[in-house]
Amino acid sequence: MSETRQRKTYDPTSLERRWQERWAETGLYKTDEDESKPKHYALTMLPYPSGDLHVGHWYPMTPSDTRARFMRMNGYRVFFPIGFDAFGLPAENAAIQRGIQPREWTYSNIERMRVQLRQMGAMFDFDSEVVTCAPEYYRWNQWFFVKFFEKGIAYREEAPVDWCPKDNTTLAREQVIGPDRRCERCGTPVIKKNLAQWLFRITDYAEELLDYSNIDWPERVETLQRNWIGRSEGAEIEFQIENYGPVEVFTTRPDTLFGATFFVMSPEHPAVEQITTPEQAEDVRAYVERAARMSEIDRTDATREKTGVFTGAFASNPANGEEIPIFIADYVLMGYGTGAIMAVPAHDERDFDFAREYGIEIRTVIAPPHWDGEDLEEPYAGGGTMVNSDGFDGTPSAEGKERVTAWLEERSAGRAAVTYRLHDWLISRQRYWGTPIPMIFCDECGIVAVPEEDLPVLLPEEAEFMPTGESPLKLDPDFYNTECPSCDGPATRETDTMDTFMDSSWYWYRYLSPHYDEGPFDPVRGEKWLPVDQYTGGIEHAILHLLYARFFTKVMRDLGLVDFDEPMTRLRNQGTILGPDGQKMSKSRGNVVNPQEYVDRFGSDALRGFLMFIGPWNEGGPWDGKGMEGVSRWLRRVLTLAADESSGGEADPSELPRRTNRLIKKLTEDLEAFRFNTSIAALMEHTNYLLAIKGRVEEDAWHGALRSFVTVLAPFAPHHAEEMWAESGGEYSVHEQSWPGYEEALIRAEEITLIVQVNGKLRDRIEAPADISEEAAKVLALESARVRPHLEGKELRKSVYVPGRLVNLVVG
RNA sequence: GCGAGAGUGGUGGAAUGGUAGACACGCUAGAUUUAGGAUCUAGUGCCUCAGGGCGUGCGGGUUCAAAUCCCGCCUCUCGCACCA
Repeated sequence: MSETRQRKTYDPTSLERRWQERWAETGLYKTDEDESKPKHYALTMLPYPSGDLHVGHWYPMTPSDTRARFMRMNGYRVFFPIGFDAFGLPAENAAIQRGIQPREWTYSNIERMRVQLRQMGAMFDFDSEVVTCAPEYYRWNQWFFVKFFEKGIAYREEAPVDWCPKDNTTLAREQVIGPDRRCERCGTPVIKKNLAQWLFRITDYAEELLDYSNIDWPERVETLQRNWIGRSEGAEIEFQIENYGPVEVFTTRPDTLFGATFFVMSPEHPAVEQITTPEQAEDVRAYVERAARMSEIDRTDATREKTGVFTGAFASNPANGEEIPIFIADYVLMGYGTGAIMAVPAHDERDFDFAREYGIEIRTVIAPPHWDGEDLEEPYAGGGTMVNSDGFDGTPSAEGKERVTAWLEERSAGRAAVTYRLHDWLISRQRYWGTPIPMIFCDECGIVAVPEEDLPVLLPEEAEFMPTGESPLKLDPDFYNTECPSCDGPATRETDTMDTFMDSSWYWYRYLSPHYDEGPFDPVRGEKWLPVDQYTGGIEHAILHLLYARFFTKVMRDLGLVDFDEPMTRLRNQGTILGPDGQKMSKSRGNVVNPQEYVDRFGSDALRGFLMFIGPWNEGGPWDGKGMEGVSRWLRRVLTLAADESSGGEADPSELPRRTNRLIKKLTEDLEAFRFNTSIAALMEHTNYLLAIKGRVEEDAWHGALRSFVTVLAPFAPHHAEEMWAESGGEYSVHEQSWPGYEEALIRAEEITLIVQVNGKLRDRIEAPADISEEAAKVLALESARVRPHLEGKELRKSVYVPGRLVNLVVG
């Protein structure tokens, strides 16, 4: 009585709690260190401790866990750690609102989230946890910074930087988004500010970062990074300016040099002041001032009419000695190339617009195919044949690029050059809740790094962290005033903190030995586990985090810390899970889905199963919790497989071995390829089949099939599989079983449904032996009563036979 | 504007040249239950004169055979955007 009673009251949460306790007691998920097994480092992006784990965390993490479990069952020793990316603006903003310290807020959130993470029932190795705001972690941020400084990778520079007026801090170029240049965090339009800031020379690695040949990453990420790095090949060309000297331009089209009819400098170009003639000085000054005042939004609006001012000066075109007028115009940006361009209106849309506006000659120098010799009505940016270009006339433009460049090189007026859109990584932040930059300013010695033995430079515990635009740490005299490590004289500390992307650029190394104090990670552990074999996380990190991560590892390699080039061998991205309204989940929209209510009602296996089932994992999509019922019902039905009562159905019990093998094959292939939705579907289908044949299969065969099923269910629904394993007499734990193999021969059916088509249209389905001959199949087809009417009065012209599949009769 | 991805029932999706709609959600009917927002069974692309006909964004093509390959277009999503 109590038996059946218990089954009727399906209570997934207590079932799951029971097994989670058992797993914890028995240390089931302690990392396997058995070096006779091949290693597998499975990494999922670490969460930001915002307070509550939401479905946006479950969506990437639980399928990653399924994959890690699969690898474990396949005989790998698997390392699957987790941690918290704990520094950053949200902690500060939340803390400001509540009047408590960011540390307090962050750590209490971490406490909550640790509990919630355990509810997932994932095989995380919680002993390796890393919290990036802990001194034992950020000490190594500082250590890296000093190493980077010594190597010349980190440098300080006064330059116009992107500044968020709301968050009161500078931002990396990557954190400024959209055409209207808004702050990635708060959406406020950013402004330019002149500040001395620390930067990392990521541009030194631009070329290497374009090489993806040894990693298996999604093409999408590769494309995004390539576009971001923005490599352009072309030439730097010197134009002489009388009474000034040479000024360089960068162009991707040296073949159009003879068509340069004017010259444009960015308003910020250092030469502007000197070259401007007295008559033009007033106009130029007014334009420069206006450009400086203009917001970035207006400045970068591509649809805006071209404006500019003549400087009164002329530049000499090295190709033909022509003196062309020099303008300043805000469509030329100081931040790209050399900040000056040769303008070729016939072959560049922007230059064309400008020339029209200012009545400048538009000279065709590249003849489009079938050109009639007339002036061009609109700019032509494609390839063609060089014309009006002296000795180069008749040269195809592709070849012309090289020939013109070589010719310039001979005359020392230019050279082949490559330009990148990528800028160096701006590290400094004027906020409290981050890693202090370990640098000291001394009047005598200049900029001095904090010696290694003095690290970490501790972030003061009780600080005034209200953002004022100045670094909060500057207001703390105990922190700010210090001694110079080299001359012992009075000195001051750098009061900026590091961009939090610093923290996430190397955290997976720290997981290996989170408490190691002789270096950022224990090299012995590194030897055992690095690099990461499988990384999973959101596509939204394609540019920021994932580019920095690659850069960091390359610098670490050059520092002799690691001996490989890429941090993560394989990367797979999940799509974004949206709110029920199809919008991005956000607290302000109020469409954040809290997994807790679903876990309480359906259990975590149901939630993780549902998240895998709703669609292709790399596509994401809006949340619709209704579908969860289906997954929950399925899991409940799975448990009834172990019950004694038999049920009936129409399915054929003799299919059992074939279908079991087919299931194993399907899941093996799906998991390899990160296709979770079709895996769950196959498991449901198999469950339905097992229920239909239950009680009509011989005991041993049934048990074997059930054990196979439960074994392959384990990575997907770890709690339910464990329960079923125990119920069917398996020895603890199902998660220590090997992933079963399958036999191709057993998957092949003896009977097939032969499809009969007439002119490609389905006309009949006939049961036939799988190895039926073409002749026999054709006879069957021609005899079919459903087929015959479609043949009447027509001549059989041809038949096509696909073995084991179909016959197509072609008539006419 | 440039680059990438996508368009299939009422819904999420499956099928990567060979049975379109697997697996679910929802819906309909029935069974069971004191009750049910539980469970089970059957049905469920559209039209239909019940023979069939039509059907994967639109138009064309290749093929014995196309959701799938090719050409042209439309729509949506994402990224970049005066990058010389």
